[in-house]
Amino acid sequence: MAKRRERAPRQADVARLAGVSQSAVSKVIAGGAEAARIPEATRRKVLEAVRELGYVANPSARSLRNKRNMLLGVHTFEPVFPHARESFFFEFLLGIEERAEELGYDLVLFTSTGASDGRRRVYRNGVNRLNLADGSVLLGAVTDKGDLARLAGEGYPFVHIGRREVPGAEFPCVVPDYRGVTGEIVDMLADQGHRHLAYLRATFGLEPYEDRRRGYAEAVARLGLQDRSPGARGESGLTTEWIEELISGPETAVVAESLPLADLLAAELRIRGLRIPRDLSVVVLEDLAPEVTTPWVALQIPRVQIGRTAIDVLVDVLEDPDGVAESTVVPCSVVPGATVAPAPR
Amino acid sequence: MAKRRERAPRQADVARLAGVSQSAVSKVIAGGAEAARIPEATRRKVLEAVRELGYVANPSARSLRNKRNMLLGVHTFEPVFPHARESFFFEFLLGIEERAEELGYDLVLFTSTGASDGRRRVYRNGVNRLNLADGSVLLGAVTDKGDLARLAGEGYPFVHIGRREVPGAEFPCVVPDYRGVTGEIVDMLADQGHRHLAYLRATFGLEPYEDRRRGYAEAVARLGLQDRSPGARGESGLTTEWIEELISGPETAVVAESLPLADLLAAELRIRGLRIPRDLSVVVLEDLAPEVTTPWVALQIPRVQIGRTAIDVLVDVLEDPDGVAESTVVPCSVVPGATVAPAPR
DNA sequence: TACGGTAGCTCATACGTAGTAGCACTGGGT
DNA sequence: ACCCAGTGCTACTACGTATGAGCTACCGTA
Repeated sequence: MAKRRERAPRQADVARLAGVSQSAVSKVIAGGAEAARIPEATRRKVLEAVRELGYVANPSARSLRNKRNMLLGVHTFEPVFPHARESFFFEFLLGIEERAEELGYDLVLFTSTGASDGRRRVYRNGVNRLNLADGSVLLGAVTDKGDLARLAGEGYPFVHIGRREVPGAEFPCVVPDYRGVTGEIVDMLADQGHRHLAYLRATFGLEPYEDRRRGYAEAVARLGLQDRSPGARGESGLTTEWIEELISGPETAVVAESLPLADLLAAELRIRGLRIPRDLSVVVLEDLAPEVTTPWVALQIPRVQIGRTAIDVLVDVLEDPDGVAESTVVPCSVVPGATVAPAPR
Repeated sequence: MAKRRERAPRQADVARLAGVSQSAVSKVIAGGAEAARIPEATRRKVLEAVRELGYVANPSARSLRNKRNMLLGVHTFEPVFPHARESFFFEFLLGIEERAEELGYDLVLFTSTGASDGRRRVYRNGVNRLNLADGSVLLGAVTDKGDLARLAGEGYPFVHIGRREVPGAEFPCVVPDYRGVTGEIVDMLADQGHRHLAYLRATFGLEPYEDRRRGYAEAVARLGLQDRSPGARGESGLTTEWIEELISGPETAVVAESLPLADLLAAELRIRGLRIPRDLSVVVLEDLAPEVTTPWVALQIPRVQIGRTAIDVLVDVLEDPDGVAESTVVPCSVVPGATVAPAPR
């Protein structure tokens, strides 16, 4: 920059040139109802002065005066960009950016909260940087529940992508409709003639799996199907005994909570000379990464849509801070594959 | 959010709780020289109150008062995320995020400047949104030179990724060292025994190509090589006559400015039964997308490093607004490939 | 005792904008 | 002559922060 930044013209300068007061300038510039009360001649004088001086509103002063910055924050508990391509979380940002742009908000990426241990926290030195934005979208696998509780306690407006239950703290989450899509998957299996199902349950107990389990149980009950598998009773993992039981039993379709479980099952079946889907139909209740080559029938999380919805929910919260903090559920779709076939007779 | 967001705490609130004045709080928070004059006991009281209230400085007020927000802007003339994976520009952001995080800055993604025509401009309704950030990194293929000129004219601190020359406006750019790496490439060809080179020149005249041409011409002169090709004389494109000339001439290596030119050349050679690199070595002076499968010897742009450097340069500008606005050159590397072989005897 | 010096604060103000209260003036009605 | 309503503005203030000027107590010195 060759020359130093000279002081930008302000409304007062415009006012002097136009021979009116600063507040008159403010009113003309604001447009709207107030400006209607100002006669055409004055308005023209002011606008002429604005043009002549090249006046631009100072956004800091503006947002100091109003309480809105038109800034939405994005806090990711892990760095976004560095692993963005591979990251599960990346696509959410597509939707977030899209929708924020449509609504005229800018985005603040909270990157400065990184600690030396590589973990990101909302609070650094006890200071909540997020306050800088009108509200924030939070996401990440290793969400710090203490941070969430404190944020909610302070009344800071935020939305979490993915379900998180924090006792004593209420805040809106935007979550994939695992329950609904699991029901659809069971419907589809029933349509194909499957009456006896088995459920493979993951060993870890993250919250979203509860939704799948509920959706599964409901659909099985609703359709009057049979499931006497250990997974449906609440036992996790996959043992040799279960597989033997499965093979000798009436089950024709398996619903697996996670990809590793499905892969394990596939391997065991292969050893025994059984084939998917000829001998057994298998569905995976996960969104599979593109590099997975097995053509599993699986579910697909509408990440972009979730990002967009998160922004909508956040803006709703900003506009009505007293509204209820409910979770918003976004429908998932089923990815067609080659691991499901009509039930053998 | 259960309770309505109470007014964000300000320094006055902290002051009341700590039993001091607002300015004392300001001084403690500012740290530095002023804070040194404040005894440990008071400082502790204040910081305690800050923690208890969860106070965080209001960036608008701060930047109204002085001009540092600890916010750096990123303005992309095209949306980043939507095409991020494929985008040439995406990796720059990795470096930008990394370096901003290291330096304790947050990033503002200026997404809201999108016009209805899909193009992004810095100015919307004549207002420079970027003012919100202390300074900005700009990038994009369709950089609007008018915007750049106006920004520079206003003295707004910014850095452009990629070389842009705007008459009458001086601002720092961070650019790949096309000139240097082109020289290296010619060195490498010379090492392999090539004495007679040809240069394929692209038809469009974007600025970065000038760097390559200069680097090429310098290296050829320095090493005493021969180049009597039309491209070296300034003629663009690739005609049948040139190819005939090339085949019958002494040239053993070709330097192509762009991938399409190299592809075209390869096709023409193939028709004539000639092979790369057996009959002719070929180098491409471009950073190739991952989906390009031909194993061209090409150059590689250190995008992450450029992003990091852009932040460093920007912060330098902020710290010394009167400093000179020079372009910073970041070294490129040569990607090994299978299109160069030692010169035939 | 008077007085300078300094540590440790407080006071007051400016930054640029938006909105509210209110003033000066006009014209019409009674 | 007086009031009232309306028009077209201006005066003033708050928003939250940083900072220079200034105030007060106290200590050391003469």
